[in-house]
Amino acid sequence: MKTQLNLACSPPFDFNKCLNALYRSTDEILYQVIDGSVFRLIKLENEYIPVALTGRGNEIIIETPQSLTPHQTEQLKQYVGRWFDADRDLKPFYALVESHPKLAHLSSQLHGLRIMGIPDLFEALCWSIIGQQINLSFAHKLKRRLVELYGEKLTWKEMDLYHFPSPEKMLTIDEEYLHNHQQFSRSKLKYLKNVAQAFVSGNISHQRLLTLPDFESKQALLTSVKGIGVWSANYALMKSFGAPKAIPFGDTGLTQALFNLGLIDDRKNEDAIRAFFKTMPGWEAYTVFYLWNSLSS
DNA sequence: GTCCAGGTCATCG
DNA sequence: CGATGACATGGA
Repeated sequence: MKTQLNLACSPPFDFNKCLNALYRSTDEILYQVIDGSVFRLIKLENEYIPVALTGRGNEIIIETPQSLTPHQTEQLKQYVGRWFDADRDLKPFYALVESHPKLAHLSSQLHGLRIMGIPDLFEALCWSIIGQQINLSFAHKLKRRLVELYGEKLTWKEMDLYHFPSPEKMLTIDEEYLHNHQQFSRSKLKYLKNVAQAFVSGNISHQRLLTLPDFESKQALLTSVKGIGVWSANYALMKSFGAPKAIPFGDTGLTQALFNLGLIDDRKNEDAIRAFFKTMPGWEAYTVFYLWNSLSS
């Protein structure tokens, strides 16, 4: 039994620009972008379900090959909504960007693009660790190997779809093998297990972060894990919660973009970056995401 | 060969 | 405290 759902996005919304932002690497393993659609495996009530998304106007069409319980349907809509940041009204953001001479081009270049999130907090944190200090193409290769070895796999329409490993599974990874044969550094492996342990113990969870009162306490909880620094914590908060204040300080791509646009004079001066973001209140994360994507498109 | 990538931690002085 | 080195590897 097939299921089809429609999810409305707050306009302006451009599904193809979102797909373009998703299509970062041929080594991406957690979803596949093919002919205007994106396919991925989504966990709903402990069941791994293949899902296809396509765009139609301001809506995302969600399809799965099987029928869903009402609760699964709700979970699926929430997942896709958070993945595409569907509820955010971008009009105030564009008004702000267009009033800024050095940023105005972002509005026309990327109109309708939304922050492509990572709804699963554990996955977001692990991805931030994998991406630390190496180039993105290498990071994608490492993630692919980890997921192929330890993730969940399901074949649909002759596509191999994978889901990121659970925290429990991550605790079982073979560090010697991944270090000796899959090019992982020992520190990354240790950090991945630290995060997994924090989730298994319940010290960190999506739900727990939601109960914390402010951005600073969420950041403090995440950085209490060895391996999660300010950059990783803010990256994950941005990708998993859409937190506007989550600026990934120290990010080379971000400082590069700000420097290139003449918005800061000194790449190492974090105060200058803070001063710039004071001019984008409430839209810090969107500004970062747009700057990243403006580099590669 | 050198430098640096969507950094972080341990170990100094 | 701030500075420095290690970490893994590939591409410019």
